[in-house]
Amino acid sequence: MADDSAVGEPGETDAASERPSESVTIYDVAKLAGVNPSTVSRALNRPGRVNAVTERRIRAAAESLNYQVNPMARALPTGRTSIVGLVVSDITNPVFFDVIRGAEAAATRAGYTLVLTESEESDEREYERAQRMLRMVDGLLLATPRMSDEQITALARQKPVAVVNRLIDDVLSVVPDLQHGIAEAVRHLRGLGHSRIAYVPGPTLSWMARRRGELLAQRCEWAHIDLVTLDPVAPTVVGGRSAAVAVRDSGATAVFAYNDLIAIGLMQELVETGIRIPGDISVVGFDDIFGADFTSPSLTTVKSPLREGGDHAMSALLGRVTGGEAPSGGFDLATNLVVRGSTGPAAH
Amino acid sequence: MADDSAVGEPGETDAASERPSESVTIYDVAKLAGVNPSTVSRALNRPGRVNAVTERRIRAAAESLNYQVNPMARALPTGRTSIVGLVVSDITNPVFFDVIRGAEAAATRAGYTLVLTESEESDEREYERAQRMLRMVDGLLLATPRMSDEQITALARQKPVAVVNRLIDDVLSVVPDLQHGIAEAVRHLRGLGHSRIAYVPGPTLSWMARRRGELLAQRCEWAHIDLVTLDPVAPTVVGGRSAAVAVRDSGATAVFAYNDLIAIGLMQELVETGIRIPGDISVVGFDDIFGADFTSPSLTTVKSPLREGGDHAMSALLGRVTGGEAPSGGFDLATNLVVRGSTGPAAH
DNA sequence: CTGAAAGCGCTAACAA
DNA sequence: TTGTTAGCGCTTTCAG
Repeated sequence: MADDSAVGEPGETDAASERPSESVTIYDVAKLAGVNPSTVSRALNRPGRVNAVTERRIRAAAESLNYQVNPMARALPTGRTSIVGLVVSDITNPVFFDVIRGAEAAATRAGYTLVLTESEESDEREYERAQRMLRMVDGLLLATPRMSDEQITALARQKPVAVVNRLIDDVLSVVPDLQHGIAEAVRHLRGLGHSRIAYVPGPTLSWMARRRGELLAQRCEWAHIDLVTLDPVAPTVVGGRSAAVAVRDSGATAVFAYNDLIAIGLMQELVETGIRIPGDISVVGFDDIFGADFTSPSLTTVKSPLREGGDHAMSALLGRVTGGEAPSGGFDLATNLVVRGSTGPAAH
Repeated sequence: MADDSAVGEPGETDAASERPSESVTIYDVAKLAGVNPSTVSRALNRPGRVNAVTERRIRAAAESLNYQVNPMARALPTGRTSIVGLVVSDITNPVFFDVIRGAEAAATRAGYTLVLTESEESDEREYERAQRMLRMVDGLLLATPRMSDEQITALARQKPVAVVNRLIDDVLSVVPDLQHGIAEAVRHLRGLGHSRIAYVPGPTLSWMARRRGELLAQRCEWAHIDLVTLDPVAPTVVGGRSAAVAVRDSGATAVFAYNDLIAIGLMQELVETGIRIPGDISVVGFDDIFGADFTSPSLTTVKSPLREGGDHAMSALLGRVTGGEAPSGGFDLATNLVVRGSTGPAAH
């Protein structure tokens, strides 16, 4: 009690070393049930292709022995592992939380096990780890990958591959439809009287960053709004803070940030500089990450259904893995504006 | 461009169906290098146990063929898969993200692949999924498990198992040392003049929740502080909101919440009711989750080094898996108080 | 130092 | 319907 120490040391009766249930195999089950191992395999995998009573006998035997298949042994002859891989570029980034959740849910639902790896924002590492993973999975899901299109296509030649948040030719890609959310956001700001808006872009090599910038520019032009694109910053809270002066000096009454992290950093810095939000400047983010409503004022943002994205992408991938049938397109991945406290009438 | 649709349908030249690199095996490498497959295996696994020049030849052959081991085939004879499992009780809870990060990092560092599953807060599902996973992993890490001690011990009898955030006899357990952080927090509040403090507990069946409550009670008694324990709530933002009235009516000038989520919800509700933080009531959380500094005022909290916890637990587990040597205890998992804006001098 | 051969647990023809 | 028989790709004795 006094020493709430960090590591509880197992005692003498170390459980991990006895390991009694030395994995029971179909041979054990077969012997107990008085049949051939192959019959056990059949009975357990293809119910119906075996006599009902022997099947029952086999199941009982398996039950009593607490038999569980060895996935590795099964994978060898079949070539299928029931494992799917998920590669995220930066596990630190909260947008991936939702993707992971969705993907995990879809995988488990389909009886698949999820293996996870991260590339720490390095395209080389990403390719290498994806390639390594490929050996043991039936399919691979890439979330906002940093790799080149060529690398991804190379992977897709070996095993079924799907991608979330990026569009790649000839590869199953699930991307949110940004149009709707952006249109809503621009309309929202125009309705509040904003006619000059700044944009803080994210990393220029990111497909999503470019896409958001383009669509935003298009939409603003369409709405006769003056869009001032500032210098790109890192897609983080500190990146956002670093953009504060540029935003202030831009003469804009509202600002779009590439993502919520930037938006939050921006708000923090702006507020600390004595600028009122939304009184002086309105702020809009992208993603609607966990915590976007913790800020004060809470953040108005273009929400991407990341969880659904991960779920749908995984489902589509597994559909292709198992059935081979083309996934049914047209998922409901529309973005929409979540209006909170960080936007208000244009100053002046 | 007009239709930024959700699913990009691969074209006719469907990459996934050709799959040309029909997995090269050690036989291919052996043939190319003019040696026996077993020699290839030796050369690649135990450098030095083979003639230097043949080894080079073999490596060259493997390289040119782009050979990669088949982890499943290797797992069969060896019984070792180079996969470790991680079970989290609720992937929705942000505290787990740090654990996942740390565990993933440690696993990759050790050349292991991480498989992830979640139990959605159900102890049955948790045990069942852990058991399923057990077949394919070399070790299992349980993060804040919901299972019974008996179930966990049962798992630990089959394969090496480690646990984070819970202490279980005879099982490798990594828990933060709460003493320090709690002592700091209580001292901090007493220094600010608080003599009556409320506590909003989390789920009573959670080991960690009970532990925090106990330690807090102890420490407050020691410091001659009046601790009012309120009714437990769900460990979520809405749970926190629901505790606001009880907190207000408790007559306390400061409140501890079981975790940050509760603390954040509490603050939101309190502020909306016109109570000033920390002017009227100071708030302290536990964990220091992502976003704890987004609130305003930002949250003072007892930080648990979750990421390190995941990392260390995984390292210890893998140490046991590979070396079998007992992990070196005494990790630096001390908690500490992070003072932010939600605490201030006692009112009145 | 290297080759030969057996086998890990399971599946999938092919027979019976 | 069930048993027989080959492997899947790799490791690992055991000889040579």
